[in-house]
Amino acid sequence: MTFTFQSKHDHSSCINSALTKAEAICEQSGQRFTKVRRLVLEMIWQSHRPLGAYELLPAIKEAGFNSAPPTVYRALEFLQEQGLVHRISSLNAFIGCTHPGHQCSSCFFICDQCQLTVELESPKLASAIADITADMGFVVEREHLEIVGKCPNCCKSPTVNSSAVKESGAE
Amino acid sequence: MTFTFQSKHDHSSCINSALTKAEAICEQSGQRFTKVRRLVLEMIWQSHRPLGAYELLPAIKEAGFNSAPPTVYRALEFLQEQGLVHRISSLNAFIGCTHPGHQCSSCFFICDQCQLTVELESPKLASAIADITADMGFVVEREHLEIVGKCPNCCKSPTVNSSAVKESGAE
DNA sequence: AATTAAAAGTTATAATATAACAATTATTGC
DNA sequence: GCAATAATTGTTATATTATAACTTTTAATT
Repeated sequence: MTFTFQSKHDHSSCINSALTKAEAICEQSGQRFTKVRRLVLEMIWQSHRPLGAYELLPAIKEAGFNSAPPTVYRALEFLQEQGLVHRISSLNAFIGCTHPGHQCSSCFFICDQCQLTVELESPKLASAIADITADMGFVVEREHLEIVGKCPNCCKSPTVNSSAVKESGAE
Repeated sequence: MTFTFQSKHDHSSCINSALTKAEAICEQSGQRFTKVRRLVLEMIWQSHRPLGAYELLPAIKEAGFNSAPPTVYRALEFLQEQGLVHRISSLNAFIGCTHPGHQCSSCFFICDQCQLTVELESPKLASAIADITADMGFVVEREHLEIVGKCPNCCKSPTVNSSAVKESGAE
């Protein structure tokens, strides 16, 4: 298992690693990893909860860019196309992809108390989906599984835990 | 398997059966299955693709109800609480639940060509999720799997097939 | 350096959803 | 049945999320 809900880790190294990977991926695909794109990806990675597009605008403004919605939506669209971020559709919000370039089905664990959201690649899920779709005549292009509940930390403390929220880094 | 992508079936009996079940479910839970709620559920069932809230408004107006957004959102919220409709979050749209009252995990097959959307209960999915979450310390409250691709009919005809769209019944 | 393509700036607006309060309708206890 | 209460619906206004369309700037190509 590649993942745990461990709260202690060097997150700045996560961010750096994500940015370095992103650079490589963009170079490979012949796309430009511009400053706004980098900034948006960095902000998204700074948060452990999915960030809404409009939450990203203030920091974009501070960084000296135009902070109208199209700026952030373009960056987000680009990052999604490159497989660098995912949209969590039930939240209208975005989170960094933890394994860009991989193909395996993944699912998102979303804590409805602190919004901590974690992506987990799962061969089991992949094979379950393969099983379900077998002989159905439906050609799968993509899939998206959101699992909502309480993260380990919030299970312990039923009062509101806002750690993930505070780490949003978006203002 | 309870489901196929069979295109020929008596859909009016599907709708009637869904409405009858809904009545029973509401009675059981001591909730009122009012005319607007019934109308919204009926319209949703008339379509084989998920309908957006604003698509439902014209018919609500025709039926003589106030057609401001809160009317339809309230009905949709109620129907979701009763487990009678699902929100397809990637589409901001709603579709009837094919097995209200059941507990089993289900997934949604969404054709990105004709929007035909089908819900399938899947014990395999349920057990895959149970597997994935085991020993993780995450307490699952609900989950939502959307599988996007091409339905059997659209696989055959790569040109746009709008059958599901036409059956929307929403204007 | 000129040309072209890509990205970002800018303005406006579309699409989706909810807040807040008033009026109405249904239910409950008498 | 009738008053009191609760639930639902009506109504107005607005919040939130997202995109269209066109211009300007920046980067890549010849």
